[in-house]
Amino acid sequence: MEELSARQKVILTLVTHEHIKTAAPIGSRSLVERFNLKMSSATIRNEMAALTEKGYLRQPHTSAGRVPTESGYRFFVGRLVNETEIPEPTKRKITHQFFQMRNEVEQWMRLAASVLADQSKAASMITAPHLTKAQLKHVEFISTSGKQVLMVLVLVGGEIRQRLQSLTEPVSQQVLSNVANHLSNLFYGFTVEKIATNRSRLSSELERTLLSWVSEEMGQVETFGSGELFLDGITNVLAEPEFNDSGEARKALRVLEERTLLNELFSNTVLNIDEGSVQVLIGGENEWDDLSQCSIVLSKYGAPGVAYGTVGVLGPIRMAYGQTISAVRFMSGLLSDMVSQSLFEDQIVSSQEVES
Amino acid sequence: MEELSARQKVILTLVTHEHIKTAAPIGSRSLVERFNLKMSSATIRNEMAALTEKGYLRQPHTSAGRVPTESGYRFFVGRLVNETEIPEPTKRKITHQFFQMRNEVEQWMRLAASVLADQSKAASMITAPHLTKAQLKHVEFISTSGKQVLMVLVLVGGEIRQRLQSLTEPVSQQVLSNVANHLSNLFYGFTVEKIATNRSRLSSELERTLLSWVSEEMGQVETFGSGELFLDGITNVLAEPEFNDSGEARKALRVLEERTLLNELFSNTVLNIDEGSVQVLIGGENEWDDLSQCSIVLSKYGAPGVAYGTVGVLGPIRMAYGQTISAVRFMSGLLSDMVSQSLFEDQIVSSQEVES
DNA sequence: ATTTAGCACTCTAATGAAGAGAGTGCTAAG
DNA sequence: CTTAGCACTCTCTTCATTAGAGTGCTAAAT
Repeated sequence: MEELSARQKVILTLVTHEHIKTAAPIGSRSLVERFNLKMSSATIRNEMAALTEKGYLRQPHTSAGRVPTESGYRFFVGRLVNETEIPEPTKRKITHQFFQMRNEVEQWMRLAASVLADQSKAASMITAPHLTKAQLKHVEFISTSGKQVLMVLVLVGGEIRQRLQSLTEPVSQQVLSNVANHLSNLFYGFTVEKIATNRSRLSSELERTLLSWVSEEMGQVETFGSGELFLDGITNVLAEPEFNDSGEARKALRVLEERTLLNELFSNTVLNIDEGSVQVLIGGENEWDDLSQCSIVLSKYGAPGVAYGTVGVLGPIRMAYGQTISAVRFMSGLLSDMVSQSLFEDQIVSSQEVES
Repeated sequence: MEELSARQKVILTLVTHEHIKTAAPIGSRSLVERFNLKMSSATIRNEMAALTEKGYLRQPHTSAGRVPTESGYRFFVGRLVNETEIPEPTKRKITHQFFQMRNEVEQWMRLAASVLADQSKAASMITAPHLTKAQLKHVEFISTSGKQVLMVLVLVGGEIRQRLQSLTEPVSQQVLSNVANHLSNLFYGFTVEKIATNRSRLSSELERTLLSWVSEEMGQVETFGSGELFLDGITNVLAEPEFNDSGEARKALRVLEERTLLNELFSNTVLNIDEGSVQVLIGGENEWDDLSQCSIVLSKYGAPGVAYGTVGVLGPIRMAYGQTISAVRFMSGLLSDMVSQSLFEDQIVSSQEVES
């Protein structure tokens, strides 16, 4: 893209800002009036023509006002620096709510999705935190009846996974508990790979079978983004005028219903960004035609090197980027804190255990 | 409502049928033409006037065709007997799919929601199976670290509940396991009430504390409909012409986002109906204004006296009731089979256990 | 060399009139 | 009872007109 003069930058920003607010094309005259600019509308007109020429603005039809192109939005978002931050009291209130329901990961997710939808006035999408490298903390086998065995896997970081499976022979609870203890002690803190290289330490066939269940389940955990998905605020999107025609709305919402697509999105893009940073996909920048009328704001949260999740917002291209980005950033940070803290608490408890 | 002549019944049925198909008001002339009736349009007009008088039809405006009222739909649905049944091969295919993923309750739910949305062309809502009277089967306490203890509760019927809680003092895994075994043996098959009356059998303070966790968790299970909710086909609803205006669509979908409302719906209505039977709420018959433009088809599934879940469809009043009702009935039956079978398998295993 | 005023021109959205189409209700005849 | 016929009523579409907003260009002003 070509260079822009300082004044052109201002105008582009104002047009984008105003269009986001009004959803209508912005004309030179109305721009001057609404912002009490000291230039005349003719000057604006000339600059707008230049901006249109350079690809930052476009006209829906000859002799209508101007509307930002994707490049225009991209520029706008690039210049956006922490404007429209969520007010401090609100932040504190939200943080407080979260800390009140410590230990209930599912609750966090629902609350986070709800808050985010509310702050951004768009649809929020959050995946539960997910271990990057699953590490075994504890395993338990419970005979629910006969050959059916429930495996409960506790991973470092607090994630709990369970699975019901059948043995070929009935085995008593006593034996199962012994095996569970043995495996828990032997492989405490191990990743799948480490378990694989050390499996020779096992003697009995039963132990090997049960260990293979453990490995299998831990292997599944590694797939990024397969964590549970929490959505909220879908109706916010329907409220936007660009989705008044329900055809467009359907296309966008179908993507939210197809979890596989979202998982793809998350793994494709989120893996590459740092925690704390926020990625913005504007209109056609994402890979699906159905979402060409939408923008996506994404971030990754979690504790470094251990557990990660995704937090994102989906809305119309004409989205309140300022608010949304800071909401996503805030929520990402908050969830990271929650995850870290829950790890930290584990450690505290462990050290107390040693003391006593 | 007043009596209807045989011919009036036919006409009302035809009008409703046709309106569901075309979404437009139906006039006397077009009705005669489309069905090659041997009466003249004037006759139909007279009958229609009578039906309008009696409250089964109404005119959107003077000199437009007729449209069914809620009473009209209700009559139509009442006369509907197993029309538009799902074809046998399709049924078999779906059943097959289900049996391929035995033991993965969450998968069932997703598949069921997906199939139901597809068959009914509307939004499907399904809750996971849920114990009516929670009965303890097995409990396990796992020390995740220090004072934090993970309780895993296995209930009769296969439902598994877990909860993380803290003790005031650290307790070794050995002791926890002993308590778990003791409680499991002592209260096997007991309901919450039965546990409460027999708690005097416990001697130690620790056992009482842990038992109170069990009771508390089992108590929560009793709340009907608190099971996980699975939705699908939301976009189907948006495709209907009555939701072209996204205002109506928003109102309806907001209800789907507010899980609390749905839970209320489920517990209010579903508790009273038999398994296998299907309940139809037409338009304003449900209790929310936001859903006055919608109809709901509901059923309960599960194994008698043990585990229940809800399966339902939400669509416009002008819904394909025939298809939807049979789809809901089929799915309800299928899920009941799945639940029963999973119980049955338990029993088989138990008896084998005894034999061997 | 910019900036601005002025003006002709363009396109949309709103308004209103006119006519077609579908349907009704009523009356009188079959 | 049923039906043919007819006048009447609404809606929906089409078309023309108009008001409003905005543009682009040229020429004057700074």
